[in-house]
Amino acid sequence: MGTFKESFACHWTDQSVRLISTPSRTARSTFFYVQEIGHFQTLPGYFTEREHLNSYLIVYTVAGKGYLNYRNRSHTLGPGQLFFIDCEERHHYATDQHNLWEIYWVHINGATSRGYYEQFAKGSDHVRSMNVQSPIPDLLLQLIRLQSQKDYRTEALSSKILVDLLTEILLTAYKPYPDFDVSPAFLPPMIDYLDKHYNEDIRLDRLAELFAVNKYHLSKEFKKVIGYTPKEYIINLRINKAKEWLKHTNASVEEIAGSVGIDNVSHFINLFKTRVELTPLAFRKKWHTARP
DNA sequence: AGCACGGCTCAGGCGATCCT
DNA sequence: AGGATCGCCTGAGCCGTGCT
Repeated sequence: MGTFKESFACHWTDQSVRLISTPSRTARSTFFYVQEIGHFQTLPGYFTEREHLNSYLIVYTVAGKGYLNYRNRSHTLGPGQLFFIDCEERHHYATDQHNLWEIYWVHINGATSRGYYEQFAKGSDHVRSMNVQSPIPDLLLQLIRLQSQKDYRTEALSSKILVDLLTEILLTAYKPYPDFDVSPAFLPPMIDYLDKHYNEDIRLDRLAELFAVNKYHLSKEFKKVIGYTPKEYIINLRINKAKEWLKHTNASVEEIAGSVGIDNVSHFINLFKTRVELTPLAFRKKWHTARP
């Protein structure tokens, strides 16, 4: 970790809001928490430049125009657009000199902030446009209100709102929800086929042949719409079925493995453990102990 | 829509350990 | 003690993805 560096110009109106928070030990170990939050109506010359700050920053443009430099790329932000960045990395943002930038912003950390950031950063761009019905500005306002009148509930409620906020931001990173009406025609019957034949030896080649599609095309379209590759989808089906049998029967692990189409027990156990984080037997025991 | 290729997952064997 | 379960290792080839 490098040394924290920051330079900035405090050019914002008197009506602007800036709230600094010091999270409790509980918040640091359990919650998502706010480090700083604000609503700036910037004045000409406003900018911030920093690096090596252990924080994630979300800036939402209410009005005007701003600029961001991050990871060697320049971005322009207009109303309804936000950025989400890791403040460990060098960054610079500033208002347009004529079309002054109005922003809601929040520095956050804690819980699985890093994971959310990494999911977001998988997308092509660190700047995203929100649609007009986006709840994000409202969530940021709620957070500002919460932070301005602190009481014993503030940290837990802030964490709850931050989860909503991060979820909304992540959803903008995904393509529109898969619509089976516009998905390739072969997909619904293929899913149906897989649901019925998951315990058979299903190869991509065979699937492609059965549904008369190119296997490379099949693989891509499947993942685009379903979110898993065909192989992953089949394995998940098998694991889910195995879980059912582990819960509701006394069949041995070997029998269950065979029933879901995996003849090699140790291979089945490996698959199960990497996905469920428990061995089949441990899963069965945990389930039976958990029952009243 | 199709091709090429590298990564990595799967399959299977075998020995160790656990449990009844 | 013996069957059941698990862990480790290795080679094969399947699959995802970048590119056209």
